[in-house]
Amino acid sequence: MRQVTTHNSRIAWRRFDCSKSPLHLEATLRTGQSFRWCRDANGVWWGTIESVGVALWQPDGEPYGDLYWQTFPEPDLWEVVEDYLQLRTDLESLYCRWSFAEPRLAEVFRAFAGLRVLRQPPEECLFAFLCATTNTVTKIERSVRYLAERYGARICTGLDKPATLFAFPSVSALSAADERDLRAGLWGYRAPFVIKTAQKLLQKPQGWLRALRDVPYAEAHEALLEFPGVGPKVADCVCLFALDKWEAVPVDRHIYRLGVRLFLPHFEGRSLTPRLYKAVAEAFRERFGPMAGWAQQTLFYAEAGLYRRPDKESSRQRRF
DNA sequence: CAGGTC
DNA sequence: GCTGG
Repeated sequence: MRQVTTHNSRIAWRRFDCSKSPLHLEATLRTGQSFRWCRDANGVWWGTIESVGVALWQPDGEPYGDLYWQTFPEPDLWEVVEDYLQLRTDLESLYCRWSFAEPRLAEVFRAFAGLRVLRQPPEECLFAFLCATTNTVTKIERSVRYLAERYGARICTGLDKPATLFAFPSVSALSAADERDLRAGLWGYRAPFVIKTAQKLLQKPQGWLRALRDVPYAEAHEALLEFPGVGPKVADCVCLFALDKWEAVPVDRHIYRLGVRLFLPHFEGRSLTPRLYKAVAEAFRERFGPMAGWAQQTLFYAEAGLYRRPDKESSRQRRF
């Protein structure tokens, strides 16, 4: 654990070696699973995990290189970082299994090695994906950021750079939010979903949502469907990104297109109905096993083309 | 046209 | 069918 100094801020960096199990930080934080991470001019990623502020930095973005990290205001909360990034999950054995099951995709898994599914705070994840329906990643990011800065508590970093970060708002703060205010904050028709879901969540016992981590996938998925604005797709996102349901496969239009093309060609051309949603998700689980959701996340990144800079050309050419 | 839901 | 790139 040596000290490293960046240009315009002094951070007492801690170091973690990713040579044995990779972490592709940019792909992980920019895959459309978490929406509030920002990269500054020095290449440092800033975000929050519950009430903890976090700085992450990967020199040259090398997935098998070193990860530098620190927490704020309380320093050295490694377990918070490790848990969130799921750094104990052995990806190499997964890539081996997936590539054996689906050789056509081996190259893709290798190309984005180190892309991890996060283990997010369940409440932030649920509310973020309430806003993800028929929306763009860029706009979701702005919307969730708006929620945090408007209704969330400040986290003091003690630095001049990001002097403060914002914790995601409490459920009670969201339940009392003004609908017109939310509509203006880019949430549009989703605004009442946020307020009603927050109010419904307040009726539950303390820690109810998080406790879904300890029940089977089907049960957790079913429980989430009772909230307004939550359908099968959003429920799968929360299951996968926050509730440890790694067999959950969110099927959006990108995953649907890829799944039909590769696994269910006889469905080519048909629209995404609940029945075909289930069929594609099952096809993923049959091939990739109990961690099918992780395979899905890499393929989503590739299929949705999130990795290429927002350049106008480079038409959608499929290499797989 | 965008990581769907009511 | 809410909104913006």
